[in-house]
Amino acid sequence: MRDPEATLRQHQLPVTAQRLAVLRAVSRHPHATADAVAESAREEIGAISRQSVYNVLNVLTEKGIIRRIQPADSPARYEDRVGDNHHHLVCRACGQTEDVCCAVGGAPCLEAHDDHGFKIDEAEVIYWGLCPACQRAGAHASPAHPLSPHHHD
Amino acid sequence: MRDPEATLRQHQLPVTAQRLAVLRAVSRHPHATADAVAESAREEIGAISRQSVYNVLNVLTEKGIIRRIQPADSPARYEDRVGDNHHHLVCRACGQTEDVCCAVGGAPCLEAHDDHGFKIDEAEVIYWGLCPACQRAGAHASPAHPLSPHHHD
DNA sequence: CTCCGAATTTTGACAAAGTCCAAAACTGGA
DNA sequence: TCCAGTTTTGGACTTTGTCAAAATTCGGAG
Repeated sequence: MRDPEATLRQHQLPVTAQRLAVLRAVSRHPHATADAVAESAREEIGAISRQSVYNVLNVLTEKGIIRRIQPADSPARYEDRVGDNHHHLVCRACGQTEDVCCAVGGAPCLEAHDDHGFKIDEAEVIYWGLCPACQRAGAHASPAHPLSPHHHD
Repeated sequence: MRDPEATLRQHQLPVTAQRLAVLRAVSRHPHATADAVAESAREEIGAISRQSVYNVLNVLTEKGIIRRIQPADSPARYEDRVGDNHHHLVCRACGQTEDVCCAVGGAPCLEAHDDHGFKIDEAEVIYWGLCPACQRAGAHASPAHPLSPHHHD
């Protein structure tokens, strides 16, 4: 993120130490959880309440300054990168999260065959698997994540 | 589900009233939450503990007899229909959930452009929008779901 | 520079969804 | 029918997040 302070002003948000710290924390640690953001913010400004972290993350999300993702079996994660419709790759074993561009194009799967009359505004894609480290560690694709809807081992 | 009892036996699971009731509840109410399953099961057998509902849902999920889906801002939901790699359509306002076939084909987005070295075993797709009822009710695509990563209004 | 009202932060209680654990009850093979 | 092993139960506990009221801070006006 270029200039956190300017970004806040652009969105009519009063600039506070807490908001700057949280915004920078998200910027420094993409896909961090609220807890991780809190830790990182504390390193920067000494102290910030848990509630404030949530308050800030919520406003920033509402304003579209950051984006919240909520993969199964994980607390919400936040990221800096907004407005480019990218998706995510999540490790079933350790939760490591990576960004991936749209697989097919601009807004790939954004059209379901039968929309059941819904007015669709987003197609969210999450790829599940094992990150390189967990593959080497011999993790199997289940312990951390008991789903695995349709794997054909 | 054809024969719940046989299904349990096929998977070496002792047949109990609780397991049958839970399995049938999921069968009758696709996309039900654990709570809803518990209610439905109680109607059938009078009583079942909360823990048992979770126990049963967990074994059934592990065995692949049912599938668990965990959309953002919703407790986990369970469904009968497994092994066909279908996706979901969720109403941001009321949470109503519908099944949708793979948008592009067999396993559509199952290949990310850059897999970051991950061993991918599933591509999960969730379409977010407003169901017909909530559209008529004038719901806007935000109250229930403060995310909306990349809409261009 | 100081003051004030509105917005933000803090503190602490609370809520939802699940899990952990030990005790009691049950399943199903011998 | 009996027994060992599995399930079920009840209750405490954890995690992630929200609510509400009081204290503090921001930032424009004077």
